[in-house]
Amino acid sequence: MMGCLIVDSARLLRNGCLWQGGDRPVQTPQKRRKRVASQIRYSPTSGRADDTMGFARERNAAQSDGNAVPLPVTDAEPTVPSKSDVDGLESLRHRLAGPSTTKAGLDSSDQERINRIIYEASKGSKFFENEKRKDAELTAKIRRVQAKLKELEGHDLRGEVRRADELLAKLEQSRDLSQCIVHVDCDAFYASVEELDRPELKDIPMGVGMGVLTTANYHARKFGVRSAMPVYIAKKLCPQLTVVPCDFTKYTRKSKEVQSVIEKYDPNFRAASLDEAYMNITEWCRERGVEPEDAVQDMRREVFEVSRLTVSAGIAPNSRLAKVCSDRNKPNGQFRILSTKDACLDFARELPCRKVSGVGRVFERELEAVGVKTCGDIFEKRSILRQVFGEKAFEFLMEMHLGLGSTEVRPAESYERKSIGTESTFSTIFKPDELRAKLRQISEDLEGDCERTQLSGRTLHLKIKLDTYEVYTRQVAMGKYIWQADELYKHGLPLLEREIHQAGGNLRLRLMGLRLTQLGGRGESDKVDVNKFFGVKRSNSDSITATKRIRTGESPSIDSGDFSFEDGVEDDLGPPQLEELPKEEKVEEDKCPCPICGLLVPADDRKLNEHIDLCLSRETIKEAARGDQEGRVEVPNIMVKKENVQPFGAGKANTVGRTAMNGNGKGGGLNGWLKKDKTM
DNA sequence: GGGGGAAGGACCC
DNA sequence: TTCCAGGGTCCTTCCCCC
Repeated sequence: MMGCLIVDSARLLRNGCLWQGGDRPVQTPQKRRKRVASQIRYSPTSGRADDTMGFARERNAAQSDGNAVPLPVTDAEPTVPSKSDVDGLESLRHRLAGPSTTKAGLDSSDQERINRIIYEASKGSKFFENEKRKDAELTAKIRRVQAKLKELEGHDLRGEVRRADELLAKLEQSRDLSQCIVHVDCDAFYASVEELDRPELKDIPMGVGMGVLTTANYHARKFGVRSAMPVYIAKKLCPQLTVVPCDFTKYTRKSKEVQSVIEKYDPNFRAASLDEAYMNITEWCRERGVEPEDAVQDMRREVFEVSRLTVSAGIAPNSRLAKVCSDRNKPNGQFRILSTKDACLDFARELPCRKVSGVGRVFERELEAVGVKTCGDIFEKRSILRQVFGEKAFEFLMEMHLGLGSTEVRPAESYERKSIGTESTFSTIFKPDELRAKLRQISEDLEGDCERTQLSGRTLHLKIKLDTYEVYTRQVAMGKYIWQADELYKHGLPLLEREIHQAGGNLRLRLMGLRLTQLGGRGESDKVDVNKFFGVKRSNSDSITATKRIRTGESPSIDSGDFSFEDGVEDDLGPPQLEELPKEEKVEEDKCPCPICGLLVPADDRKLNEHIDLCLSRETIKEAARGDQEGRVEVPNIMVKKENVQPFGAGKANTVGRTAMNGNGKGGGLNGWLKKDKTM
């Protein structure tokens, strides 16, 4: 308990210091304080020793052996560990081990020993302290989950069971076993490409990356070396590790070779990233009368002949299962789940939840806390899952249990992109001038990216990471589309200045980033939100409905926001636009009331007439809009669909719970999108 | 009370 | 001796406003 208070109080103090002022308009610090307060409230009061006591002791130990040579891992155990000490330590070690401990090639390694080494190598660093803090927060969250579970035990849960069973029945109805989906995954892609150029690397442990590893070959993985691991830690695990820098030009070229083969089997394949793709081979197999296994075998052989790279593949009735399958016989193997309901259910029954794309370290722990380890366990616990994890996660879990997933594969280009941003990590800086210069540089970088993609955005997000690794984001809605560095800097600077001020001029950062959302094409650079123009409110689901329409080929409708005005129409939009313009751009001049809308407009004849024309056409469009909403008329020609239709989150429109993907793909894969061509 | 903006966070590669 | 990325997506929570 004390340990918990020490940790949380320290955080309160830190926040209190950083966000001194208290009455600042931004909500986060207050929210954070509130959250921290709730963590203290949720700290154990039952007399059970708190996990964080272990952390406190670790900190003391770290302080006392400050300059000492790192102990051999076997000496690192606490002398007389209590159960909670061990739990806390194990939890933190697990966290520090990183997110990809389930990666292929690691199963045979001694994960516990590796975790200890990583823990020792990290101990005492700011990164470590931050991870410790986050782990304590997660532990508190787990307690809340368990408390909720306990509370539910006293309730009549028959209604919940009925609801779950109804959903399961409905989902079962939707099961589509007619498609044959394949997930193709290149084996240790970057490392394999490097090995082609330098065959001597084939037989030694090798990783690719700078500072942090992007990937490692299978020799290195045996030592516990994995992607996203800092090089210095990887070298502790494997001192003989050879590290080579990334060469994305080379990887992109190689990726295209692999794609050229995949495209033959499915012209509509979807590149999830440089090294992954989803394909639907139903037609290919039907037309040629071949079995999916044979088709995939042929495809993999062809890929090797063309690129000299090996790929693994998963074959299943849907993307989610196919993704899991491709990991089964890695490297250079394939695995199929037959297209029957029983095969899917049997496979899911024994499948650890963590193997499903979308279930990460955190959700894994939360599920374990309620007794769910495999997808089969989900059924048993269906009475409490909705209450504990919420509606979205509940639905996701039900799908997982049934082994369901998306059966549609479409090219990445057919999805709409939601944001564009850039960020960079650097040695800690704190001088305001240097911080501003960094913002300027990032603005230039983002302008470059916007230039390449021909995108602009209406909301700007500033991301900062303190030297303590705490991350904050601040955003501003600009009311117009911007992309140029000057504009990005102009709108980003006040956000940064506010943080500098709040930190008392000592804002110590190790990362800064800018991101644009509410995207539009360049033609929309000075346009306003058409919904605001009409006073139509945008709903949270707009982006999803817009995307769905793109998928289904429906026309855009006026209430979805997936259209914009053509040039000229929005030049004088009246009050809604004026409200959105920066103050300095608002023009004060002689005005008179518009006879149509009654609003004040410039008293100049030409401008007044233009405004009246616009008002009249606005009324016409409103009529059309109302008709469209009632499904009676077509969308008027004045609306044009956005041209920059790009991938959106690789199928994440169906995501549920914690970004749980539908097995459709990766979160990233941006390289391909930016270049406007398919990558895998 | 619901909608929507802001912020945080989980997750993917 | 050194001391943990950057490109994304989506969901939840909190809070303000209508």
